Amino acid sequence: MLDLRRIRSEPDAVRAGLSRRGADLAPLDRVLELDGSLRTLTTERDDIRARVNATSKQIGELFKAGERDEAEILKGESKALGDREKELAAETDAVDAEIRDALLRIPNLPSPDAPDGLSEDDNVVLRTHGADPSSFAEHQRVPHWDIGTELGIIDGERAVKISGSMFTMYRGWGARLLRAMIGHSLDSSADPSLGPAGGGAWEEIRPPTLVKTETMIGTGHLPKFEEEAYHVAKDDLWTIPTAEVPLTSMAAGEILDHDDLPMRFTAYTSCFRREAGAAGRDTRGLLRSHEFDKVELMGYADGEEMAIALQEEVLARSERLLQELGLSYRILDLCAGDLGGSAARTWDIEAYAPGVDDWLEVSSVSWFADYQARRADVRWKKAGEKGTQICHTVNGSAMGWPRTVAAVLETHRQADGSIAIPEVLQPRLGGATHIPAPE
RNA sequence: GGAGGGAUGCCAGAGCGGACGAAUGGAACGGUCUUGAAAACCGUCGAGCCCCUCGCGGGUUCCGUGGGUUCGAAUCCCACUCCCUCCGCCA
Repeated sequence: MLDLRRIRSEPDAVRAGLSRRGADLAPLDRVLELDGSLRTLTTERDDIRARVNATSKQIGELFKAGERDEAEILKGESKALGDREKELAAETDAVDAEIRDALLRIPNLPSPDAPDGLSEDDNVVLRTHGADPSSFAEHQRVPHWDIGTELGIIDGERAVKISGSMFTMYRGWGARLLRAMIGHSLDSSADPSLGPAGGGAWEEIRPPTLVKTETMIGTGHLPKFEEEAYHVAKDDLWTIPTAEVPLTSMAAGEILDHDDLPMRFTAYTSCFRREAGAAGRDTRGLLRSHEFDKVELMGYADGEEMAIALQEEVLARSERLLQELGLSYRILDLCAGDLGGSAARTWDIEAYAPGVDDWLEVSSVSWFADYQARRADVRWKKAGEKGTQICHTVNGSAMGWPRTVAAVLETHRQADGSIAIPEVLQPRLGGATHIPAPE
C-alpha cells in the first residue's frame, strides 16, 4: 500500500511512477478525489466529538452539584450532537473504506533503478554466469522427466494417480537429492561467512503452511490472487503460495526495536499454487506443480539503504548456491512493467537447463520498499526516541527446488546416464559421488 | 468435543459508568551524585489521525475484534477471535 500522504503531496510523481509500470490510474484518481472530503468530514466529526465530551463532563458535574434541571437540558443538547456525530461517522467510515479499497488496488511504485519497459521482453540481463548454453554435450540434452523415469527417481504417474495432474513425486535418489539441496541451503544461510561481507546469519524458521485470510492480505496475495490459492473452507484457512507470506506477517502489527534491524529469516516450506491461469502449460516434469518445495530468505530493514543491502545479500547467496551446484545462470533486472504488484525492484535468477534447452526461473529477489510493511503494519522505533517508521521488506527464494533439481539432473548427466552429484551435496548423501546409471 | 477462567501501555499488573490514555512496580532513556560502576534521587517514557496563528500548540481515536446501551463506556450487554486450566480424543 502506498502512503496516502505521499499521494496527497506529490500526486504527479506517483502518477508518473505508476505509468512506468503501465498501471491503471483510476484507483489513484479516486483516492485523490475522496481524500479531500475525508479530511473535511474528519475535522467536523472530531469537533462535534469534542463538544460531546465537554458537555458530558459538565453534566457529570451538574449531577454532583444536584442541579438536575440544568443537567437534563444539557443532556438533550448532547444527545442531538451525538446523533449528528453518528451520521458524520457513518459518512466518514464509508469514505475511508472506499479510500482503503482503492489504495489496496494501487500497485507499488517501481524503483527509479528498475529498467523501463512494459513486458518481459524489456527485462535486462545483468550478467550471465557459467557455461554457454550452446556448449553442452549431447548426453546433457535429455529432459529431466526422461532422466527421472530412466533412473526411477521421479514418478510422475504415481503422483497423478494419488493427487492428479501437476503433482510430483520424488523417489529414492531423487527424494534424497532434493532433501540434500534443501538442507544445504538452510544450513549455509545460517552461516554469515558464506554470505557477502557485511551480511549476517539468517534465522531458520519453520512456519505453518496454513494461514488466516488476514495473513494472506498482508503480503498482497489476497484479494487479488484468490484464484491462485487453495482454501480450506471448513476452517477458513489458506495454503501458503510461498513462505514469504508467513515470514512477512511474523511482525505484523508489531513495532520492532531499531537495534534488532535488519532481521533475517529463512524458511523451508511446501508451496501451494492452483496455477489457475496456467492449466495445461509446463505440465511435464518439474517445471510447474501445485505443490513444490522452496527455501525463502526474508528480511526487515529500517529503510532503503539497509533494504537494498539485504536484497544484494539475498542475491549473492542465491548465486553462490547455483555456483556450488555447478549450474549456468543469468540475472535479470525486471523492467517496471514486469514487476509484481508489491515489488519496487526485482532480480530474477534463471538457471539454464540443457535438456529442455531453456532458462528456468529458480529465484526472484525483491525489494518492496515499505509497501508490504504498511499493509501488514510493521514498524520500527529507536529506543528512547519518539515516533515510529514503517519497515522495508525484502525477500527472495534461496531456490525454488523442482526447477533447480531439473537443471542439476540435466546439467550433470554423464554419458553413461549417471548423474554427477555436486561436491557440496555429497556429505549429505553418504559421500556418494554419482546417482548410479540405469542397469 | 465438554466445563470453567482470562485478554489493559515495552513487561507485570490495578481499575469494573463521569476527575482514566489509564494507578503502581519493573525495564528503557536523560540527569544529579561518583575516580568509574552500582545504589539512591529527579525527570522522561504507547500509537494512529486531523487542524492551525507550526508552538517542543490544539482536537480526536485506540484498554483483544466487531456491534449495542448511555448525555458519557476500559468499566454494562451481545457476538466473534485468541490464550490458560481441567476432562475427553489423538500423531
